[in-house]
Order: sequence, then C-alpha cells, then structure tokens
Amino acid sequence: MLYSRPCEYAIRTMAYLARVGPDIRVQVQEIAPAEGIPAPFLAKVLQQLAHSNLVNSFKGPGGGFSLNRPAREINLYEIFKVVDGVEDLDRCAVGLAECNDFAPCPLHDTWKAVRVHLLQYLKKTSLEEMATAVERKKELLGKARAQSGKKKV
Amino acid sequence: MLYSRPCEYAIRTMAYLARVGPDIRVQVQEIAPAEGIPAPFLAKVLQQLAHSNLVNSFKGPGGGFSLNRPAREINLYEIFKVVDGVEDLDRCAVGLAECNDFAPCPLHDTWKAVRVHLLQYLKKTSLEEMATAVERKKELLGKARAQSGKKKV
DNA sequence: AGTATTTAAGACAAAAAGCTCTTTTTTTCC
DNA sequence: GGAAAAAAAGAGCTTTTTGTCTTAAATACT
Repeated sequence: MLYSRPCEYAIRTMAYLARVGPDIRVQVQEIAPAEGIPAPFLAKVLQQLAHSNLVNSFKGPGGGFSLNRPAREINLYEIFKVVDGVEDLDRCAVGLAECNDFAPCPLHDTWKAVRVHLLQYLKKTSLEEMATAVERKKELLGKARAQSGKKKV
Repeated sequence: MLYSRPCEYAIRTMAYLARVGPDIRVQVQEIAPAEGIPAPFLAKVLQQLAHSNLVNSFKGPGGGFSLNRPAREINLYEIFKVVDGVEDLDRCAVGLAECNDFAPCPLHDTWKAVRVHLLQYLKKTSLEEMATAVERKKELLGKARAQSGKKKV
C-alpha cells in the first residue's frame, strides 16, 4: 500500500467531517461505526490530527471534532504528511544508501517521476473533492444494490 | 513505502546476479554482506524466487544462485508480483470496499493513473538497466569519496 | 562410500504496526 | 458545586512483518 492504515483512516474521517459540513462537531462514536473503523483506534488518529491542527477537538457534552479549515483548502498531502511522514517516499528505489538529487542513481529520475506523480495527486486533491467523490460513490452503490434487488424478485 | 522489504531485497539481489553475469552461481554468503542484507533472511527470499523460477538454485559445493533468464528479459514488475503480490495496489484510494472499474469512485481514474504509472515503471525497467544503474552509481560514489579524501589531506 | 559444502524447510524470536482498555481531564448542564 | 459526557493520555495486548536458528536434503569431490 501507498499509505498506512492510520493514514487511510485519517483521510476517510476527514472526508466524513467535510461531508457533514464546516463547524459541525462529530463524535468518535458516530464516525467509527459509519466508516467501519475501531473506535478507540480512531480516537488516537483524531488526537494526532488535532495536535497538527487539521481538526478542532471539543471535550464535554456536545463535543466532538470538526475541520479546522474549509475542506476546499485542505489537500490529502497534508494529511499524509502528518500521519505517515514523507521520508519513506524519498528512499532510493535501488536501496542505495547515498542516493539523492546531487548524486542520483541513473534510475533516480524515473523513480522520482513516479513519486512526484503520487505527491502531485495527493497535493491537488482537496478534501472537498474527496467528500463529493465519496458521496457520489455511495449513491452509485445504492442504485446498484437496488438493481440487483429487483432482479432477484 | 511502495514495496515491502523482502521485495526490495529481491530486486537488489537479482540486480546483483545480473551484474556478475548470466550462469554465474553466487552464494547467499557472498550477496548478503555485499548488499547488507541479513543472510538467513535473504536465503528465504531467494528460496521464493527459486520457486517462482526467477532464479536457479544449485546445492552443494560450487552451488549458489543464478538468473533463470537473461537480465534484459526480466522486469521489476515480475519480481514485485512474486514477492509482494499485486492486490494491495488495487485497493480503492478512498477505502470504499466496492470500488472497481465498473463502479468506480470519481477519484478512481486519478488514483488509477498513479498506479498505472508505477506499474509501467516497474514493467518497463529491466534488470539489466537496474544492474548498469547500480554500477554507474557505485562509480559515482567512489569518485565522490576520493574527492572528499583529497580535500582532507 | 564418505565428507564437506551448499540450499531447503520449518520452527522459533524480535520488532513494528495495529488495536484495546483504563484512568484522567475538560466541559456542559442542572 | 455535582453529575454526566466527551476527548486526552498512556499502558498494554494482538497480529503481522522481519529476522534467526536448527535440522534435513542434495550435490560435488576425493
């Protein structure tokens, strides 16, 4: 996989927050079952996102989490960077310790192109896009299920 | 990371075999220290490669491993497929269970482009290229070290 | 045939990733 | 001020990945 489980959870959770709208507080207990993520683990992930100021957290009754900025202004790269860090992506494809832009291995450029492609994808995809993407997808799945239901009857 | 440790080891080891030349038998005890890979673990990886007919293995005195086909005809994708499998790459970027080409999420295509890019890179890069790449790189590093040595004196 | 050398196989161990549980702190509401 | 609700914090468990060790099998050489 390209990113870790906590990172996937983070992206999905923030897309969830984006869907419910700005400044709406959502609790772990709501997100976890909705997204099929273990609640205590999600709590940890959200803690991390709160520390990095990607989300706001509120304690006490009526508390929960909300996006810190408009979904349009948050891109996936930010989340990725916070949760997974970016070091792994910079490793040489051939496993040569001292491979960098100054002393590149001849494959460096090709490999780099792949990496850059991935990073560009993460950078240019906003949470807002992600949210609408998920929503449209869910509609599609709903229709598909309805169809197959009809067939059976 | 994009591929697992055993997979990285496999690629490096097969590049090593490519460098020593076809039909030359090399032992685990030579490759492991040269590449900085734990010998018993490398033995396992080589076993797997032998099972998949990517390398030949020979027991007994003078035994060892060699490439099964010319380095020019082996691409990195084959190794990747054998060691890591290809399923993980097919997971939806948004983590939606039922996302595929038939019922894609709207991000599917973008994400797919990244994946395709990676796979193309792996497919079009032959072991031979990899081997010469590593060789040139080592020369470069050697020169760099010589330079810094001079400076110190 | 016997011995040394090398891979094969499988059980075992350590480290990392993923996940859970318990206690504390903050906040709201009565 | 007290009780309830929520996140924060940190210890601890489980599974997966990575790595080790031991014994067996095959081969080559004398």
